Amino acid sequence: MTRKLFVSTALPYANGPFHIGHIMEYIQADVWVRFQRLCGHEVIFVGADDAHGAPIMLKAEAERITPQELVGRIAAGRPRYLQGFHLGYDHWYSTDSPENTALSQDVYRRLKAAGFIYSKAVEQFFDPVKGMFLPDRYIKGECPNCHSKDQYGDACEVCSTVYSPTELINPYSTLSGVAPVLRTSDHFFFRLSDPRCTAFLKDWLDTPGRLQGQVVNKAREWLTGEGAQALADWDISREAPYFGIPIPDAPGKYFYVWLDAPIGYLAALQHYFTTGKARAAGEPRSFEEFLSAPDTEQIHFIGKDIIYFHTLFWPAMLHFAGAPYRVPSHVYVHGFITVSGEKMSKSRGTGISPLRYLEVGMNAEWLRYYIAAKLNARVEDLDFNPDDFLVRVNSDLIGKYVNIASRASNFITRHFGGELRYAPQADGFSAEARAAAKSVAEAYEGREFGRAMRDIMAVADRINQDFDARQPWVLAKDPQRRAELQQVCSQALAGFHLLSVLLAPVLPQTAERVARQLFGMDRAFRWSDATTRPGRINPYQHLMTRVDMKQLDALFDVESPGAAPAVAAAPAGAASVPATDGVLSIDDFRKVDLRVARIARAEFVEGSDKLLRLTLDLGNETRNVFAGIKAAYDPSTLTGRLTVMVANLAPRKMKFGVSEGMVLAASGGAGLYLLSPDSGATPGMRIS
RNA sequence: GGAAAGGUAGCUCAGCUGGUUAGAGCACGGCACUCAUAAUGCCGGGGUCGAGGGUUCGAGUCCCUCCCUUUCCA
Repeated sequence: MTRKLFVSTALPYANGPFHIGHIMEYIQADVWVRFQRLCGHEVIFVGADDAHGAPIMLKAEAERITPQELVGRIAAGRPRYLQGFHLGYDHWYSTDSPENTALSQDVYRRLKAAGFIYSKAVEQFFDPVKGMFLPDRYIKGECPNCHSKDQYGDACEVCSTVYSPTELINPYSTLSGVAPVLRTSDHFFFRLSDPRCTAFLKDWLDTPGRLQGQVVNKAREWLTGEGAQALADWDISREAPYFGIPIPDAPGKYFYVWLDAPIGYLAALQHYFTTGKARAAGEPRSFEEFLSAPDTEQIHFIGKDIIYFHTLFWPAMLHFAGAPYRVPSHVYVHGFITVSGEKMSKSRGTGISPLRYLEVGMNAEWLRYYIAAKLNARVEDLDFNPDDFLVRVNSDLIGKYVNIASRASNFITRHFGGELRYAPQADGFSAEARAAAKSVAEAYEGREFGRAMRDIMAVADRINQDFDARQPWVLAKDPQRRAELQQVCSQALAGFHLLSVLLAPVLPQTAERVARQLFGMDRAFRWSDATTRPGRINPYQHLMTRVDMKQLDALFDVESPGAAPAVAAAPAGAASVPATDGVLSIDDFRKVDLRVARIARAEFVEGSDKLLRLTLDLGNETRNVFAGIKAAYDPSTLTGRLTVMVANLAPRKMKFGVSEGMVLAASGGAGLYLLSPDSGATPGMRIS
């Protein structure tokens, strides 16, 4: 029976480029999706940018662009990553779209009609200067418990007490710096605590096989909490100004971003249908027909941080909105990725930049394999460890897998013109292949990718062992034993054929090259190819290179003695002056004309692996500056932001053009950071 | 503070409902081989299964306490 699958990954917030955590999730989902497709199942795999909310609105404002421009810029950077890591989405969309607006408002109206929405006055902090209500994260003050200064409005980072912003001592708005005032407004709530709702959710959670056990435990804990821990109704509205979807019949009120974000899954699906892509892919039904069909499976891959939304709000919203909406069939949760045991942090600049991974020339399939090898179906964190990565990829993929083709194919090409022939009694192969394909398929299906990779490598070990035991290099010297030589090598290549099919979900590009180039097929592999034996091969072309330690060094920006420091590529090389050498008079310092500059444009420089070309707006003039910051910044994220430049630096002719100044950045072992002035500064301002 | 998940060889991980001397890959040591874009095979050293109690004929596997790591508390 052909399964009909609608699969999504969590929507990334559109205020920045993907980080390694996003990519890990997409790889997990993509491997699973590819496996399903290999088996002949029909999958619609979607993603989308989560575009709404206060942080994006404020970030856009700070950059003096509209939120739509900001979101558009981020969206423009997405395909590079998606293609680069072989992520086979059918469609990537945005929550800031007409479909999402219509769907969100429709869901809301249905919930309201069913009696699940009510309004209530809520008193909240309001910034009188900015003229807006403040989300908790934009209020800081002294912790009421331990009296640490400058703590956020939701919890103290020092003593980890949880409180509400109104409990802060001497609160202030991080946007304007002024003390916020309390103001009342009407908010809309979704009755999550309604007995109909909790009864439904209990039932939903208890459906066997729907969720991982760990996830059910967690969700049930929330659902059945008592007293202060009891499930509360959900505040789904926000006051203008807010970048979001207007609530019908409620002027000045918008849906909280978490209401319309998951609906973005459906918006992406709908847009896939309305643009005709679904029909082109062989799906004749309408969006509503597909979604509401009883045999459609709706599956969401998410991280453990958003279990709450996806196991409580989301199914409740869908269930009580009614058909064509339907509750998710499964929500598959993964843990986080750490790097060398350290938690990834965007603010501290740790972690791995996926873009940099591609830029230093690392093979996306290495990462796919490494992540697959360490993933299981449980909610557990996994660690990216550079040394482990190197040996794991090199020994498994190159030493074991690719090497089989390399060592066996030459004999076949040289002595037998590419023709494969098997020993008559070697029928054990298909039984063994069937067994391997079955156990690996079960592992893929159950998202036990680590087990799948172990099983596959065990097969590779066995093939190498057999090959060794038969000593084909000895056979090759004896003209009497040519038939035996051919059989031994054919057997090994049949094994390689099997391995390639089994690895195809993880190594789509290599597997396709194996199918077409080596085995001369006119299509990519299908899962059923696992149990067939190839009849001939073309001359072997090398399939994959080893990981080079130098690439990993480059990925982590390790400074090697021969390499110039990252900022040295900035013109004039001023950064190399030792910081503590000598004392500067104030007059000396005044000679440096530092200015606030707005990055009007940022682009890659053809032929340079370090530089970005920046067009800087100084208010009354623009400058062309080459900056050695490509390693740390994606140009698309720079446009519009403010930074600091040396305006009176002598122009310098460089290979790619003349640089008229330099931008300032902090650098060290942990990365490179462009300076920014505090908000309020304008291009051209003198810094002294 | 409340709660959840995890802590098994140097590294990364397997060990299902408790049952023979606790496993794999990589790394390390030795041997073999040379077909392979230096890749393979064989042998070996290495773990008081976070700590301490308990249940049991028997516990890495169940119970209790503690320590450490990560996360959640909307």
